Amino acid sequence: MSTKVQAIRGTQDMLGEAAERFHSVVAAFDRVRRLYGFQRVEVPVFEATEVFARSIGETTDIVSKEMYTFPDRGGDSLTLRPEFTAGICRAYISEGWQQHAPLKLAAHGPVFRYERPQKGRFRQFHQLDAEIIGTDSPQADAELLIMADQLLRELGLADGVTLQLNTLGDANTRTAWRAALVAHFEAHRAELSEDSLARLEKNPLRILDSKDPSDRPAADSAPGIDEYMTAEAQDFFGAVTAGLDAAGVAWTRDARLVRGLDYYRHTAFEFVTDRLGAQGTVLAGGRYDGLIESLGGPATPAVGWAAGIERLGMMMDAPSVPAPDAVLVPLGEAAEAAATGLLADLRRSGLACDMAYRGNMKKRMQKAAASGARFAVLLGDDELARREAAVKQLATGEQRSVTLDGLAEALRAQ
RNA sequence: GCGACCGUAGUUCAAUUGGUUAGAGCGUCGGCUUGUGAUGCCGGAAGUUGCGGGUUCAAGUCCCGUCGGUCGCCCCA
Repeated sequence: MSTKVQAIRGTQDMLGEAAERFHSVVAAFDRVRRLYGFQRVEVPVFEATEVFARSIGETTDIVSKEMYTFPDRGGDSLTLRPEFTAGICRAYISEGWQQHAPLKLAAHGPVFRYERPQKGRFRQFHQLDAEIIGTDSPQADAELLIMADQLLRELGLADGVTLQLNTLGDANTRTAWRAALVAHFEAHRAELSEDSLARLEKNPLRILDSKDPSDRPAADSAPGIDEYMTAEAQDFFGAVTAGLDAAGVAWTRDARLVRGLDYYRHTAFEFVTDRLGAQGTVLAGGRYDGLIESLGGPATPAVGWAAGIERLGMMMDAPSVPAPDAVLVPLGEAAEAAATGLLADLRRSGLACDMAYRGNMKKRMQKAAASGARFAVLLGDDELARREAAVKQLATGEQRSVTLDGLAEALRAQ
């Protein structure tokens, strides 16, 4: 037992229903992303460590303690991606994608974070990702949010999830507000929790959405961003919400919503649920106008979001496990030999077919029924001699004889 | 990184206050003379009770450690 290999902590192996859930989320994303004109991109699973350190922020938890970072054989520091945005921005810069801007991009795949696993939280998990790079129009923010809303609807999650929306203002707004917050919290040091004292050094905005009751008085009395908002930033936010209203996407303003990553500006949002225990966020993102420039690229406005595939999958109703159209039940040596070719023909014609080739007739019929197939095709030596097969509809028990030439057509029939 | 609970066949679970060869359902394998399924019948295999150490005449049951799982804190998708 102890010498048996085991999966790495926080990784998952998916089979059956779990795998179906996962892939139906990805399939829905792929459908919706096409409707909105987002093109697929693939980017590496690992990057130079600085790509993430510089964009996500050195002081964030992700960079300071959650990244899988290692030296490669040449001594370079590499990191398994903890999110998509930084890598896509790096690709935008190093591949010269600027020539195609504005770009609407969609990606999905594994991301890695060294965290303590719990419900809805894994060390290797999977994200859907959507980005619009190269436009400062609030229409882009709205479009991304409307697409997210449609995705959630298609997954049947619309009524379990609500959109919390906020603005962090432009760079000037954020800087001024941040300074005011630090001053405010410095004055209330004595009331703050230990966690929040640490946040005061690293990321004072996060104190605002602290769940610790002892932080609430100081957090609730903190200056709001609206007092520091420039007119431009206010107009921008107004245009985003107008777009959402026009599309009939429900949202609620959460003035305390702050995203953990340093690169956010203007729009910040989270689609949250109370159905996933401690992990309430199912899809989240915002605008990150300064990021590409900070990675050494041209000043480029951009917005995006990411969603947790596992979290979405956990919330969905159980997907149906795909069943074959028919299961062949050959009986007799000649029939078994013929069934192999017949099966290939049926599959080539686009029918999902399988064969029950073990046990007696009864066992084979049980297999056929257990597979969920609509039809069982009984093929005995005597039928084979007549170039016929018995097609049994498993739901009704109705059975009729068809010629082998007409078999595919019969199985395709309703 | 912190805390709580948990860890028995492939799987879901049993096993009186620590007390003989650790049981069952499902699955799996074989058989019921290879012609009819969604609860047919019979039989078999499969566990050094996560791992290591300790207490005891005796440990699946108690203690310590370790690994893993679950949930919460934190963080985030």
